[in-house]
Amino acid sequence: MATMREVAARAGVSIATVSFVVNGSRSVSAGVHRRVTDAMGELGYTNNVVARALASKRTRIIALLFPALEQRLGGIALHMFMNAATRASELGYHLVLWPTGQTDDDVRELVSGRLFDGVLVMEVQLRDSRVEALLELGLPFVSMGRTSQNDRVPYVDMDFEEAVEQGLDHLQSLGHRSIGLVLEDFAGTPIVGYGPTARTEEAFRTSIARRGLRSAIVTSGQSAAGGRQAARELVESLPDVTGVLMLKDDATGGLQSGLAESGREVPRDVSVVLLASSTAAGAATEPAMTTLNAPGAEMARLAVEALVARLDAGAGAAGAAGDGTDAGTGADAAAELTQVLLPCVLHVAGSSAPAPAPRAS
Amino acid sequence: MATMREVAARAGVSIATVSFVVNGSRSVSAGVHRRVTDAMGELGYTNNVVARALASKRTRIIALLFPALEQRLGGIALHMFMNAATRASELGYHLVLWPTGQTDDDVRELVSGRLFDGVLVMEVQLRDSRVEALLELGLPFVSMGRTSQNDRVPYVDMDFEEAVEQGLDHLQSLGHRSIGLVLEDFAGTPIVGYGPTARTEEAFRTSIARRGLRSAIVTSGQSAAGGRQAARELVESLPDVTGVLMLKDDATGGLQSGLAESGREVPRDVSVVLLASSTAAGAATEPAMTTLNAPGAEMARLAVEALVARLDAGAGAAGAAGDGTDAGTGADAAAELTQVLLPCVLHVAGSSAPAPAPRAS
DNA sequence: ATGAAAGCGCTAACAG
DNA sequence: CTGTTAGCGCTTTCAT
Repeated sequence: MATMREVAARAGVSIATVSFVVNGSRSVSAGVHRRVTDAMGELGYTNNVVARALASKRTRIIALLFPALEQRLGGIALHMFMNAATRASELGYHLVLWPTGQTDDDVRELVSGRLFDGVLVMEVQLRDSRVEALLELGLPFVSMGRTSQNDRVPYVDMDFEEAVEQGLDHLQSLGHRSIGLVLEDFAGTPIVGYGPTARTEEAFRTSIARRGLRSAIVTSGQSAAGGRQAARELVESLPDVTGVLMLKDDATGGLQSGLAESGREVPRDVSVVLLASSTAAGAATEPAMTTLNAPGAEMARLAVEALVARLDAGAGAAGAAGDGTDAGTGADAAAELTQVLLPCVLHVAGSSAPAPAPRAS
Repeated sequence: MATMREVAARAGVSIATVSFVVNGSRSVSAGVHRRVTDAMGELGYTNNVVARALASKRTRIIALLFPALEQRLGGIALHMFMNAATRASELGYHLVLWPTGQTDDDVRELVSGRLFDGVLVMEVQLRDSRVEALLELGLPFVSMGRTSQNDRVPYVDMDFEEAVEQGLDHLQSLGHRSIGLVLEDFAGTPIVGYGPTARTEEAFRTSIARRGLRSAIVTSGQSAAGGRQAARELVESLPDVTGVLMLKDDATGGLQSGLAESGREVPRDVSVVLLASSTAAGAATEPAMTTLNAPGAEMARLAVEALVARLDAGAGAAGAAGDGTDAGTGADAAAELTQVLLPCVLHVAGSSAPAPAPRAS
């Protein structure tokens, strides 16, 4: 592993010059540039990331915080992981997967190693101590999902209100006037205020009232068994139900068979739309279900972009967490705060692939 | 952010002493130890990971290589990500998610930054250029899954032969004598020799012959539609089929309805066992299916442990990739080669949670 | 048991 | 446009 010093010697230039051509940080005459490049090639030189990080105080590593609880994470989390890693890689960054509990200790521990230039948080709750800690510590971060208090928090999230509108529009356009909402049942879990559920429920109530439709809201437990139970409850509380919006896509098989118990066939008698799901999940049942696809991949990519933009911008200015007085108050107030809500994409069962999600700004 | 120098000053000792107490690398008298600890507490000192990495030539960062192709990755990949990250974190390491194409360029690029002490590879193919490159580069790594040529490759994989035995045992114990195998259809993908499929198919053929059973093998495309088509083909080529082993768990709904088309109900007329799947996937259909749960989480944890063990062992000895003569030949031949096959755990539909997987050694 | 000092490989002023 | 030089914060012999 050749060092810069060796390259410099071989090219007959100073080590600084080599650094400049490696980083493009300053212009170098064609001849010298050529000699340096050649020397690097002959020696098989590659930049030592660690040394660079130490000297420049930027590691080009970002962390993705995920809840170590794990059980609730599904296919869209996987997409987020992969897309965040891929986008980061494209932008010249590394993505570290960092498990967090519900305490903010993990966050403090994480920041203290000074290994990360910035952080991405996922599965944020309406009240999230990780976000609070990050804010307090002044470490640059972007939230995927959002708390209920988002004045100064950069976030990328799904637009649940819009998704509910789309779902109800679709159902109403099919002629349905009596619509059920199936939410996840958090009984027995430590989860209190889960943003997606809370926002969806509120949007649903509001929109149903505005539209003058009949409705019922039920919750569903895990898997098919949970879905069947939910179907029973739904049919009981709203006997003339013909449309369903469902926010839990691992219970679809059960929903179908639960509805079938009372003679209701999907989609003949009841239309179902899976909220914040995926075409694949919709296609898992027979017949396939219509879905509003969660923009998980886009969220991840956008979040990485927003974070990296902020980091690369801050490169010229003062480094973030100053050890003192006014970290995070006025200094970076000028930096624009990314706050994006991404829409779901409707995929009607049986039709071909959905159009790509538009990029919000 | 206090530095070691500041701590040393405050404790009235040398910087070296501070380093010793921080790393426990040498014994320090109780009094001094105390003073240093206090100083660290008062200053809120935390070790700078980057500086440590530069000086010690060990970053304590490992990379997890995953195929950027992404589409085929499912729930078990998610478990691998999370568990690898969690175990790494427990062992004091960081886990970077690194997307790779099918070329080995990515691997060479990755090694050259000297950011990683070691590497984990997942979704390895029977012939995998990433593994070859890693071997050649001499970077410590552990493979999750295995190529067809594994003399010197440390790996952790699922025991497909054993899984097929378990599945057939189960089916046979239920009285079935005519059994179908459903594999993934790779037509239209660049995948040639996919280990899981190839190993399962071979084990199936062998075992079926030994047991003297009737059988048929079909492939299934994506989702419910693919599963239904597979069911049709299966029924056609093996009309008296009463048992099915299935290696593709996103097509289960379709398999059921496909079988139903010809009047065969699951589980009344046909028993289905999902291979290398999960209880959750089995519970997605109504009624639930029996599964042989893939040990994805255990694989990830074991792989991390094996890799870290190797790294921590090599700490005393010579650093891996020497720049010269005999890197990787005799030097570390003494280090034991981890090669583990983990069994699936049978979860019979309707029963309670499966027993935890035993740890192979 | 503790300290002094020489780097690890690179970046980024500051000179020239 | 190019070179000099002083660190970045820590680990690690080698003395003491």
